[in-house]
Amino acid sequence: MTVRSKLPRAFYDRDALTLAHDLLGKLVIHERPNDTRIGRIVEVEAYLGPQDLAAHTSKGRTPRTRAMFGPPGHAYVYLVYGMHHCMNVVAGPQGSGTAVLLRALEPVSELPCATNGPGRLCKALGVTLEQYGHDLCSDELYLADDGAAGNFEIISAPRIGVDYAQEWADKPLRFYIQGNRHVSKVYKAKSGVH
DNA sequence: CGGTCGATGATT
DNA sequence: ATCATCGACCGC
Repeated sequence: MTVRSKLPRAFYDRDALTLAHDLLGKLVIHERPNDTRIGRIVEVEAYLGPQDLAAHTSKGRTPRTRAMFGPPGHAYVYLVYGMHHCMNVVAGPQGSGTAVLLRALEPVSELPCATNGPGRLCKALGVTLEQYGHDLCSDELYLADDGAAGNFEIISAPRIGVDYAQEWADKPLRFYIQGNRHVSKVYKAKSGVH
C-alpha cells in the first residue's frame, strides 16, 4: 500500500506558479458521509493576483474574492456560467490574491462522472459553494502526496476562456501532464494526434 | 465528426 | 452585460 501524506500549510504558502507545478500528480481527497472521493490532479491553471487581468482578484477585494485574498491552503470556489462550480487552491503569501485552478483529475476512487474540465471536476468530487473558503489542511477536504508525483513531463499552454484578459490571455499559465488522457480534451494541444 | 449556441445565476 | 463551462444540437 502506498503512503498518503496530507500536504501541510507550508506546501501552499508559495507563489502560484510554483504551486501550480507542484500540484500536478497530487491527490484531492473529499471525505463525505457515505463515500470518499479521490482524484489525481493532471491539469491546473495559475492566477497571479490583482495585476493578472484574468484573475478574479484583479477586480479587487469583494465578498466573492475574500477567500482568494485569504491565507494559503484554503479552497476558493465560485459559480461560473450560472451552473458550474470551479475549485481553486489559494497560494501564498497570505493576501497576495493568487490561486491555482484545478482543471482536470485522473479518477482514483470511484467517481460519479467524468473529471476533465473544472466544472465536471467539482461535480465529480461533490465540491460546491458549501466548500467556499474551506481549509485544505482539514480532515474532510484536503490534498495529499502518495509519492507518485514527479515522474512525468509538464506541458505549459495558454489558459482557457480568458480571451478578455488582454496581454494576460496568452501567457502560458496552464500546466498539464503530458499524454494524460484525462486532460480536458477539447482544448488539448495537438501533440501526437495519431 | 466539428462548430455553434443556449442555459442560468452571481457579480459588477 | 459579462462570465476561469458544459452539453445538446446542428451541419457536413
